[in-house]
Amino acid sequence: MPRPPSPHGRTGRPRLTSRAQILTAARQLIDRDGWEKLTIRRLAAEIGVGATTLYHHIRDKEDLLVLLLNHYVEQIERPRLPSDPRDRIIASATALHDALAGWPWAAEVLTVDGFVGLLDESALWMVEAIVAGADDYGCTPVQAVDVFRNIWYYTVGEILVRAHSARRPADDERLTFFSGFDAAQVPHLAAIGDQWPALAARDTYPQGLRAFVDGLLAQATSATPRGVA
Amino acid sequence: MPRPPSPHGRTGRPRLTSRAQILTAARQLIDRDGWEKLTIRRLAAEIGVGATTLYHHIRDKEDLLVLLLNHYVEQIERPRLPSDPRDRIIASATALHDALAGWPWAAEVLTVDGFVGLLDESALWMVEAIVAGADDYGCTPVQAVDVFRNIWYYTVGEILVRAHSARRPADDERLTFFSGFDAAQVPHLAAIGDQWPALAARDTYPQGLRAFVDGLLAQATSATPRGVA
DNA sequence: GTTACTTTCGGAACGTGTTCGGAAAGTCGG
DNA sequence: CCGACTTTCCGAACACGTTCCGAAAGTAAC
Repeated sequence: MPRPPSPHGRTGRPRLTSRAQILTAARQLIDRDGWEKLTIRRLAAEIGVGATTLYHHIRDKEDLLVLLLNHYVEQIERPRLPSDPRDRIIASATALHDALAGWPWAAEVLTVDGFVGLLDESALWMVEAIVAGADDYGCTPVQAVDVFRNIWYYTVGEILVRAHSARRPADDERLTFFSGFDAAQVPHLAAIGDQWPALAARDTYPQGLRAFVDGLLAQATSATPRGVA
Repeated sequence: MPRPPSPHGRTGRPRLTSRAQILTAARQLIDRDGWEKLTIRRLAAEIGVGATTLYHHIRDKEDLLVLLLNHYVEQIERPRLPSDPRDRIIASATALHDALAGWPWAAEVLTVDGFVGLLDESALWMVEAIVAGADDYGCTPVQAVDVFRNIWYYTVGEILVRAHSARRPADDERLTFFSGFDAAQVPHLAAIGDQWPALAARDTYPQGLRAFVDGLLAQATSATPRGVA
């Protein structure tokens, strides 16, 4: 049976390590040696503590990376949101996308963690920017959340795919799709010919985002507004 | 200086292991024990060979997974493509999406590998299905490839995010965005209230895909057709 | 002081992907 | 037959994330 709560102060061995300390040390380590060097053992050594000690303060490395990413996203300067709801969606999505795409190891975190925790406190402003326009477009808040979610899927996919293509160049045998392949196998692609390299390098996110937002808003507006699907 | 090419047959120690053998053994291992049990050492032991031997036939584990995924995607029964170009895009994208989403470790492969190699031979039919409709919509093949690429980004993101959310349930401290959070912090979300669980479980891919396709095609058609941006 | 309890810490160990260096086993030219 | 060369194989080792279990160090009750 558990002992009654202690009257004053904590019991047990005094802690030498705090979660905040771990996070700041991790940020230092990343800034100094690069995020590839961020390893549990190295981080523990940096703090001057055993490696297994860290596991009493974080669940695992994925947890650590998510905490770091949250801190990073919180520091993004929030974009000045235009008055037009459509532009507001585009502005907020672009801000988040550019921040993540510009941070090399953000893709790694997204790869490892996917979605959990990323937006727990840090990027709610993007959701808010989208949901706030629900009235202006005559759709329900629920539909607006779906709009956000779809845009988030697209953004994550774009960042991950592009980051990986850059990190792992195609070798001789196995060609990356966008860096070159046997176009003759696909009849309609023969016309493109040698434009593949230029195609691969192009940044299609802004255009794709606009198209997606337009399509989503048109759908949300037309399909039984105010009705719950 | 290299020796002149051998007149007949290969020189060197005869190989006991082939890439095809590795792949079939890997498939057996996955089918029998689950994909979590697919490890380099275990796979080598299954073949009856040293672990490091595999590295003379595959680049690394990521390479192995991509080869396996390619084989799997090749086996997908290709959807009957409708005559309408828009429906054709949707049908092909849905077929690929459902196949990947239904295979538990496809998400893992996508997570590890992102994009490289996935479509080198296996899913070109999806690209073809999209590019083939370029004429019908009055856009260039290059624009059609962009359409494909954006849809691919969206599909990958959706699969990865959803797969991860399912695999890593939120703990007490850190709530997944779609499983519940303090809606009071976002004024416009207060109206949603307790609908979050239902929101999280909903499958938004089909709707999002249609919206995206419509938006992309509208954009490709309107903006200076036949002109290279 | 002694005992009970609670919390924090960390060394040892496991399984992982991967690299390195050398051994094994063939063919080829003398 | 014999050395040179080439290709394949593999044991040893490394760094990694993570788990187990016991030691350390404090407070609380007696």
